[in-house]
Amino acid sequence: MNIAKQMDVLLRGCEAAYTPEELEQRLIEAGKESRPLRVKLGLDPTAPDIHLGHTVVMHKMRQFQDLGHKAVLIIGDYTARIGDPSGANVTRPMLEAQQIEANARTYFDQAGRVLDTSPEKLEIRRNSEWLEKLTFADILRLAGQMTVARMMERDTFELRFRDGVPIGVHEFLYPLVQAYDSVCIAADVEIGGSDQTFNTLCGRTIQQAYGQKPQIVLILPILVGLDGVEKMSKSKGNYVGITDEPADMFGKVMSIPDELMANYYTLLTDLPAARIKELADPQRTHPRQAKAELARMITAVHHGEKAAGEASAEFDRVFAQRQTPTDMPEIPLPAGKIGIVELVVQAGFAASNSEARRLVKQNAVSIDGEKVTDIDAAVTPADGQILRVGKRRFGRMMVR
RNA sequence: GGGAGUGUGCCCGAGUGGUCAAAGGGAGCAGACUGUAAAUCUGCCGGCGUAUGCCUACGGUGGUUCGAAUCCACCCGCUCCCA
Repeated sequence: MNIAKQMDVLLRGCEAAYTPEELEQRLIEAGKESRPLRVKLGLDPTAPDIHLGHTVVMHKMRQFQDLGHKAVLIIGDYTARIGDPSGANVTRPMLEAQQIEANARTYFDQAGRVLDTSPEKLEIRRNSEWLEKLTFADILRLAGQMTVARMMERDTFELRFRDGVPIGVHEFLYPLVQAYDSVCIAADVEIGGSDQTFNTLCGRTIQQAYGQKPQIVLILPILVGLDGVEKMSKSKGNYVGITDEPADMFGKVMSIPDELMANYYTLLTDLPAARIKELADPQRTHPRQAKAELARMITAVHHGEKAAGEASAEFDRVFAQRQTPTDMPEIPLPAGKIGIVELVVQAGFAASNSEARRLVKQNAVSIDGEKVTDIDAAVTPADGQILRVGKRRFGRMMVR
């Protein structure tokens, strides 16, 4: 692929690049020397459950791999003990070594779905490898490369200082140590989310101080969550987990606001920009269809084409054609009559009798497509009948 | 160490002695509409076989009172000012 096209792919979706010119130059050099670029991505092993938001940077990494470059993943096992001050307004707790290890393993299991894991394309390192060996003199030398003034430029430090929130001296070391990682692995490029801007730029400074060419830094935006407003995060509940079942994953993507589609396409797929434009234009593509395609593509990344196709077909069957799903949970029931309210509770579709009554009153409950609206109704379930509550809760009744 | 505030349901927030399961908004759920989008409309939104009833709930504990989210005491948490 020629340089211009590569640049196109690599810069797309980026919030910032330091600097595009350097990247182009580096690609040309690498081409001449026929060596792959070493592309660094630091992973914070404090977050074991990854979601689509985390995959944005990995996806960028994958694009580098597909262009023949080498991904160097760094588990910040040592740095996790410091606690990254990025985006935090308080000192983060230091983690137990064991916990860090466990998280890192989970992380890699999940990351393997997005990245090319063949050995010539992927290198995995732990920064304890080199950080543990540093002597105090080494640390002094490293620390001497940065001034307090520059460190305080950082908004999180600046804010905390102004507000009188304590900043541990060790926290100043975090960006330096991350930068030192870049030196140790001789990074050509580092990828990071926008909260990593300062840390990654530090890498450029420190590499130069250690006689290396500064890495090129690509900053990717934070992915917006399913609600279309807040950033995707587990605690907000607006996320798509990378281990979500295909049907869930597909359905969750279908529920994003239309305006978010182009953004997701850009950050999570490899479709060319022109094609994305076409899909995101309601004049040219029906938004529903565009979104279904997006959902299928994203599901395919994590579960394969086959599962994605099935999820898509299933979705159509249930929500477009209003048929019942092929798979649904079974509801074991004793033989005989049962009150409708009790039935809904037993099926786990309502947390309390009151809620179940409400649902019945509100016309949300049906058995084999027949609405049940009388809260005093008693039914005699037959084996295999389907209980449905609301739009998306289904269950097959199994009479013992 | 001294002083001033503040703490309400999933979240925000009103409520200063009974009429408070507690205004309003958001979130959520259900129905209509539909493309599991947005917008809109309607209803629900602590629990209890349903009750002019009971239980749980307004940071915690105890108290005043016929009656307390509302008053008092102490305690805990958070915020701010002074030192």
